[in-house]
Amino acid sequence: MTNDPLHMITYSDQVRVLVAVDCIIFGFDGDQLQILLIKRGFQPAKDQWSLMGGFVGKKETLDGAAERILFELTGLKDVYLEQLSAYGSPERDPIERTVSVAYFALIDINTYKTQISDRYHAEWFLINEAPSLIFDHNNMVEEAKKRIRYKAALHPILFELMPTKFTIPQLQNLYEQVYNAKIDNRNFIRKVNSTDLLIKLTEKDKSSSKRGAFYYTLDKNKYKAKFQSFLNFIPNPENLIS
Amino acid sequence: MTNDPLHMITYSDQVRVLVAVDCIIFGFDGDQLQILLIKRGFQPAKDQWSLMGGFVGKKETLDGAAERILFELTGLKDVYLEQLSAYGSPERDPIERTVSVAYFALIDINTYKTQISDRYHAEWFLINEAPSLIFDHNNMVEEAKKRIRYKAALHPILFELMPTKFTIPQLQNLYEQVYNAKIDNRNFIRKVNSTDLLIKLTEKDKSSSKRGAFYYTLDKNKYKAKFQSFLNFIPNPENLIS
DNA sequence: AAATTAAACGTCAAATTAACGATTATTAAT
DNA sequence: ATTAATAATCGTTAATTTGACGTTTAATTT
Repeated sequence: MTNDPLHMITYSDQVRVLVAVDCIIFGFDGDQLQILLIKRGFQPAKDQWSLMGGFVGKKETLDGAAERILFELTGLKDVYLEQLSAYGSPERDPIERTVSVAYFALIDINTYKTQISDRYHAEWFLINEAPSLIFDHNNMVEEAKKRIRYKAALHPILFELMPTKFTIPQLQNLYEQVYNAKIDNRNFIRKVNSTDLLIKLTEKDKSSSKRGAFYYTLDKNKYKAKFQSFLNFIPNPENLIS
Repeated sequence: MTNDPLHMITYSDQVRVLVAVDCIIFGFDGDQLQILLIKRGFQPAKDQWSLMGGFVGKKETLDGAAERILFELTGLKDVYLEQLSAYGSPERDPIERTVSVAYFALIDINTYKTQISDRYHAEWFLINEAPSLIFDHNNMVEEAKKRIRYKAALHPILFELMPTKFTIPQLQNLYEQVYNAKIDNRNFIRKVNSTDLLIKLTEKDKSSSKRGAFYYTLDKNKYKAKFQSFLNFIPNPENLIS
């Protein structure tokens, strides 16, 4: 048995495989939840839609590779990035066996640098209108959505998607898109306010109503401090997840 | 830039690396929460304690490799096994770059087949008395503990560690070890009963008290059906999850 | 000035929670 | 028969959280 650690002195008789990183990049523009995809410009699966990915470099960590790939596509650094899972089915890449470590990112689309991404033929898609993807990328996206729903029910990660200035109706809109559910407006405001995470600004956004909605910013310190708290924004999330 | 997907036709100029799986195996014998470790019989790090691991075979999935390794060490199949995370720091293995995908397993120690494990010099350690491990295995174990604490606060995964027949005091004991905290006995019983997951047997365990505690078994169907429910066994888990 | 729109605030009864106190049951040891 | 020891049950409380709804407010459009 070649995989038996007891009888191995070196690793010489083991298979080496490619290791890649794929990023599921979620974005919000204050209105719609979107996902960033690229059209592959090379074989295999040329001209098909795909997640942004790449191989892990010689001296790179997995997190480092994910950060690099995200930066190459969006021009952004210091973005919320979390490892989703590793995918390693032997047939997942038809050219050569490749283990892929998937990461998901949450970004504010307004900070996205479009000029950098042009060379990758990147495009934003509404979360419910995204095309079918190559290999097992559809599965990765599904699992990423599930993870976000799970996590956002308990922790304030969706704030990572919001613009620096945002309104509470915008925030509620995002939650409604993530959970595909209508949320009671009065209860939502109460919960958001009770977290004490937001700082109310004097300025208003008048684009969506006559009265206008106050802008808020995130109190970053409180956000970091309370991130692990179980906020329970979403009542009975188990009814909505998956 | 060699990692640029745009200018690649094949994958030929990419680095191939070893991919391994490491298993954090938690066990409970009805009394103590333990972890199963092996003493490495080969270089590097010969005679040091380590997680049970192995390389992913040519035609194996990651999950498949984890199942195989778990079976080799414990003789067990159909055990709770969940991917924890992938670890890929370039220096994590001194011999050659190896990306490791860590899995954690939860087993009932009573079903553990000791004769199979003998060849690996495996040993159970109390969770708080485990020795220091090779490479980044200490870190993996810490993250696995964290994950279990997180998950067990919301879902009934700790039942996976229980013997077929167990008592409520045993169950409470396990929760107290996992969270390193004293749990109110009256509230705990009330919550456990309200989940409706347990079937009370007529037999009693008299080993730990004069009166004896009733044995229970898990109602597997209800367990599966309610696994995703948020049970809230642990009040304010954020104070306990580090 | 009235109408319109959605934002923001308020109310309430029901349910759930954690933190306790007290009691009863069972059986081995004395 | 009494004591000791743990298991199990029952009950109480105040505080908090819940969901469901009604009402008011602010600013723009007409």
